Amino acid sequence: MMSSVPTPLSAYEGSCLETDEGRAIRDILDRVGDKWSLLIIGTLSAGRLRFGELQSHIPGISQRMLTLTLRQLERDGLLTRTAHAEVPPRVEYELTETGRTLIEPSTALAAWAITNQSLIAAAREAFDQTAAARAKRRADGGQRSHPG
Amino acid sequence: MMSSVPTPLSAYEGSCLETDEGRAIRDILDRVGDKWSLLIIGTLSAGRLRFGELQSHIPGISQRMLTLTLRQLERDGLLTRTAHAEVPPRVEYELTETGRTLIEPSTALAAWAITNQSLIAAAREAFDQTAAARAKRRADGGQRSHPG
DNA sequence: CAGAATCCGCAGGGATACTG
DNA sequence: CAGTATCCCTGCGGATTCTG
Repeated sequence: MMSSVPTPLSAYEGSCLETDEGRAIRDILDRVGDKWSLLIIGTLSAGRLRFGELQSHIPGISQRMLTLTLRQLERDGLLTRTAHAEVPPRVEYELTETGRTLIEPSTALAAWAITNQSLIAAAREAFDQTAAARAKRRADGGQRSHPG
Repeated sequence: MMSSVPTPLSAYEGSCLETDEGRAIRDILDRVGDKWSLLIIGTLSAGRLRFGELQSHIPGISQRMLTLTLRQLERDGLLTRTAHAEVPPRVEYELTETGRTLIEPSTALAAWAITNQSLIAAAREAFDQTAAARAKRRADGGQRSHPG
């Protein structure tokens, strides 16, 4: 038997998501866990890239969101923006030291995604099957003895 | 052909976010990168927990979002839901094998968040400082040659 | 206690047009 | 080419209420 609640895993230890550290996790996760940040980090892990190159490597992203997310990441000190005074203009983005430290954990997550995609897809199908079956049974037997 | 662009990191290798694998990453990231999933995974990494216990361990979360996210994770096969036929009702949630494999990568990300929170905070302040300065210079010198 | 259902505000983010 | 500005709409998610 265990005393009511077991202890959380190492990274959450002592925080239980309730202290400053807990809020820090939430804060960073909100930043890094948004729709595009990790994709940009992952793409930039290859090295310096231009704005257009980034856009073409991240299919779904719009000009607007690429710009906004890049600004955000630049503000957080995860990448640098270098505008060359040329015409046509050329702007290059590159991960900073801090940004590069994010490559490992984010890659781990990406690897997990690839590894488990089929497992998850299967689980979803199975869940939807039984969920639909349960719904049908409720609809049939729920409204009292004889449905027909 | 496009030898101008360096190759992405291992997990993205061959995918460039453009193939099925790329979409898989996006897909999983959308699921796992939402506001609460990783927090729930992290909390459940300690072991089986009841609905109420989960809620009290994840401060900001509402009943609604806890339920919704739990359903989502259950559907993805990352956790199991066990409803005990008692009164008052008792429902327990526990990570599955697949769910537990997500602990490591997500913990890594959380650890990164804690490690770099001060660095990021500092970067933000610095960025905002120079951004404000730049804006002021534009406002002052923008309409004429001598700022004063 | 665990949750389903409803209402609703608001921010994320797409499409488009314009600029330097 | 690399943005910026604007419009607009979807859906995330909080607060509240009702059920088993």
